[in-house]
This record gives sequence, structure tokens and C-alpha cells, in this order.
Amino acid sequence: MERQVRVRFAPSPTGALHIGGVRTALYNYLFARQHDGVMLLRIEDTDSTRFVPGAEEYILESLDWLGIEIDEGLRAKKSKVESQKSKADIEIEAVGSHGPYRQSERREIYHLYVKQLLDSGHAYIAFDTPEELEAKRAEIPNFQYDARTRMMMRNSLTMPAEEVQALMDKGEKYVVRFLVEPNEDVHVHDLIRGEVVINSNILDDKVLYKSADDLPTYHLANIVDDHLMEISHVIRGEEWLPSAPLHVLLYRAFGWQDTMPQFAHLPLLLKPDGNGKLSKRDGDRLGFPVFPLEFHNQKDGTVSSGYRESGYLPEAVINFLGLLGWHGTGDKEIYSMQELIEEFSLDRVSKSGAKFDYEKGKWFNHQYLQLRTNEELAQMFRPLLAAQGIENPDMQMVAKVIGLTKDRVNFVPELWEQTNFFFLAPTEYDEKSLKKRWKEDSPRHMTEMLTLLEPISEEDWHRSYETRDDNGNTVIRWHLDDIIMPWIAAQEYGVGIVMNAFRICLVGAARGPHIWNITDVLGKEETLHRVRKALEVLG
RNA sequence: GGUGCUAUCGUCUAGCGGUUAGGACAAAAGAUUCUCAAUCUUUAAACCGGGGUUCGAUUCCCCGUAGCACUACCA
Repeated sequence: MERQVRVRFAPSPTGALHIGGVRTALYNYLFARQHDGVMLLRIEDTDSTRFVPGAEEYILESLDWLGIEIDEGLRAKKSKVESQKSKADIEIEAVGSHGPYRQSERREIYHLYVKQLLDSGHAYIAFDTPEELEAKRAEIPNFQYDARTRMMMRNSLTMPAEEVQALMDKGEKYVVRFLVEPNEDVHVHDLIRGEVVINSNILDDKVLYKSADDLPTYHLANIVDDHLMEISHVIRGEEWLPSAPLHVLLYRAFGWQDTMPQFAHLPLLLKPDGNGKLSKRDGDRLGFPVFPLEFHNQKDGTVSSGYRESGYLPEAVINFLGLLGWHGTGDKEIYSMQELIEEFSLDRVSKSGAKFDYEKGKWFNHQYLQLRTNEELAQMFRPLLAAQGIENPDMQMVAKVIGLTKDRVNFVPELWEQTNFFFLAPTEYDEKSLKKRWKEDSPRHMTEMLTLLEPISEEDWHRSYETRDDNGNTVIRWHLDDIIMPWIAAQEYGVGIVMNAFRICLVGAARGPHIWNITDVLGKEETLHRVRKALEVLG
């Protein structure tokens, strides 16, 4: 019988959601959707000391932004329109019948299972304090709490039952440790890596529960919850591979081996330069975000940049991440979420770690930016214009300007440097451009050009028509071409000299789209004004 | 130190015993052009080393090397 596919993403609310975590969530989601399964979100907050306020909201909002939908567990409440303003202000809802979905709210459940393990002899109580353990580690090289050492420690295996009870009654802090039977080869079948075998000798008697905060550790909570929530596949990062055998042992100790989920350990995301896995710090160091959204850490006051705020489109981030560690059968690189869902498969996930190639991420964003309409981009650009002091712009004009420039940017915020001269007349002129393009004849050329441009009617100013070039290709020709080009030819001035000087007058530098597109957007009055101004300033 | 995982252009990767080792990013050159871009075309660029198995290994096995991960009362 085929079990229903139920996968979970189980982040820990200890800060912003790392981009590697986002990829894990994405792969879980793709797998769930492909198998008509359930994508569940559970919060693993069993470390009370590392909890960061706002992290939970952040995680859910990130997934929501990326279009990774949660079917069960905790999720961002659907209601909000696509407003980017109300961040860190989402509402959380819990759906499903396997809750609660925060581990901190499942204490009673864990008590039950800790007791089961204690009663069946698969676990024991240990009173060793952190200090005592530290001392042992200093004393014995490579000390490990296991079959070789547990009989020299202060635990229920070495102490009389009455003493154990007495200590507990006294309120002495204790932990419950898993009793690992030595010298057994534990087999883990991994969907990506195949059979992995580890001898139980190298496993230590992991702490499953700590009385200090009345909370289980990851290992116990994880197994109990995955079992109770009927998880069919555990898709997680490779850093968990070494503890997978422990988890297998735990399933067995509970007698759940028949319904144990299948494992798939994903390769890690590595630093773009040097060695090691991608960390939060790399982002700041190398100048790119490692988090989906900007994050204001309320605990330490730090602010981390995010993909959304950097101008990334969610579909670009999805495509980029989807291909970091997975590849389809062909040469296809551009995948929509739907296409990823259809083509994704765990056996095409690569085994080796992937260096995070930020440059390629930019390229993906460029691709998706071109796919958006000018009007959509104009709406996204609007707040940035406002930040530059351009309030209530003519949105039709903004869309038009974006149409002229979007193919040269990777991100919406880059649009400003490409389009600023459309909104603001140049106040200074780029020195390099002047040196190269503003010749001694330029003032005369511009003065003459003014007299040619002045009589042109408003209608003719904006008029263009299709024609064919020498090669027979259809091209746009502007009415202004018909005025200016013959004049340049007749005077034998040289097109480059005149037009570049003209461009400097309008733009302030030797850059920008085709010149007649600029005069078209600027309009006659503004164009002439800018030329006169330039003549004043540059002589 | 111990254990495990991994190993194709600088990067992401295709390849699943016989290929001129393919694609993409980045790079370089050219075309185009009033400028800067974009775009198009082209170029350069890789099977970690050594043993096996085999008629034949990038591909399968072993060893070495390297990288990474784990080795907490963190996840």
C-alpha cells in the first residue's frame, strides 16, 4: 500500500530563515505537490534560550512571499493583498488535526514518550551537570557518553532507584539519555545517497529530554512528531545525515520501524569563495543577501538584507534555488514553480555541495524581470521614485521609460540610475563624457540645432514610422531623424559629434537609450530647455 | 582526532561503459550603434591521483588525496 505523501518543513525560530533552509522548504514543497501530498510546517522551538522573537512570523512570511504554500501546521493567514509595507505584521493560523504544531506546546505529549522509553529500558536518567561533563571531557580524551563510559557517571544505571527518586523529588536537574546498544551496524536508506551504514559505537547516549526547561531535544521531539504527524518522507539538509542512524534507532525503540519515514539528505549550500557552508556572515562580507526578506533581529539588533528588498522577484529566487542542487534531464534552465513541481525528482538531486553562485542569481532575476509588464514594474518602481523625491509621477510615462531601459537592469532598484535623467534635468555633466564628446564646435552645433528644433510642431516632435533599413529589416524612424540627419549631412558635421553633444545636453552623460526615445519622453519644451541650459553652463 | 558524505570547465551542472565530454552563469573577441547597455555570433575553459574489472572507463570497485558535514542539556 502506498502511504499518502506527507512532508514537513520544520525550522527553528532562532533567527531569519537562511537561504539554504528556503531551498529545503522548496524541495519539500515540490515533492509534496508532485505527489498530491501534504506540506506541513512545524516549529521546532525546543531550545528556549535561542528563541528570537519575530522569527516565526518571518519564516512564514518568507514562504508566503515565495509562493511555497503550507497545507497543514502553521502558516501565514491568507488575506493580505500583495502589500510590501506591512511586513513583520502577518497573522499566523494553525490548520490540521495533528497539532499543536509548535513543539513548545507539545510538552505533555513528549512526557508520555519519554516515559515509554524509560519504562522499556531504552533510556535512563542522568544527573551529571554540564560542569561535571566538561570536567570529564577535559580529563578523558575524546570522551563520549556511551556504553564505555555510562557506568562511571551519575545516572539511574549506576545509582540505586531510591537515590534517583530522592534526587528527583529534591528537584535536582536531570536529563533523560537514550541508551545506545554498542557495536551494531545501523543501516539508513537515503533516497539520494543510497545505503549509509554507521556503527552504533560512534553514537553517544544522546540527551532526549532536559528537566531544566521541561523540553525535549531535537532528536526526541523530531521523531515523536514525525511519527504522530504521519510524515512519510523526511527531506532535510545533509548536516543531519550523521544523526540519521540515531533516529532510526529511536524509531525502533518506539516500535515504529514499520512506519518510519523515508530519508533524503540534501547537499549543502557552500560559500561562493573559499571553504565551508554558506553562513549568515557571508552575505554581508560578499555583498549579497542570504535571507529571503530583510530581517530585523529584535534580540541582537542586527539587520540582515533580504532578496525581496534587494529587488528580487520571488519566481527568480525559486528558479535559482530550484536549480542549486537539482537539475532536470535537458538543458532547460528557466523553470516556473509549476514546471519544477512537474519535473522535480529526488533522484536527480545532486550529492555534492553547491557553491552559492550569486552571479547566476542575478541573471535569473534579469530573465524574470523582462517577463514582467512595464506597468507591473512601474508599480514596483514607484516607491523608489518617491524615495528620490518624485511624488505622483505620470505612471504611463514611468511604464514607457521602463520599457526603454528594463533590458539593461537585473533589479528594479537599478532602474533609477538608468532612468533618473527622465525625471530630473542634469545639474552637472559627466566629466569623462564631456572630455570625449563635447568638442569646441559643440556649442555652435547645439545652437544651430535649436533653431532647427524650435519650429517643429508638437505632433511632429513625437511622430515615428516604420521603414526598412538597407538589409530590409523593419526599423522605427523618427520624424526628428528626417530633420536632423539631412542637416548634419549637408553641413558635413559628423553624426557622432552632434548627437553625442546633444545627448550630453539631455542626459548629462554619454549613456542612455536611443536619443529620439529620450526626446519623445521629455517632450519638446523640456528638451529645448535642457539644451539651452547646457549651452549656458558649458558655453 | 574519530565517523560519515562527496569529487566533470572559475561556478551551477548534463553524462548513467564506446560522445568531437553538452548546456548555462561569469570571462574574452567580434557584429551592431549617436552613447552606455542590451542583443546576436564566436572563442577559451573540466573528467583529482593511483590501482583494478573490462575488448574498452569520466562512468563500476578499491586505495590515496582533497573538500564538506557531524562529533552539545543547538537545531
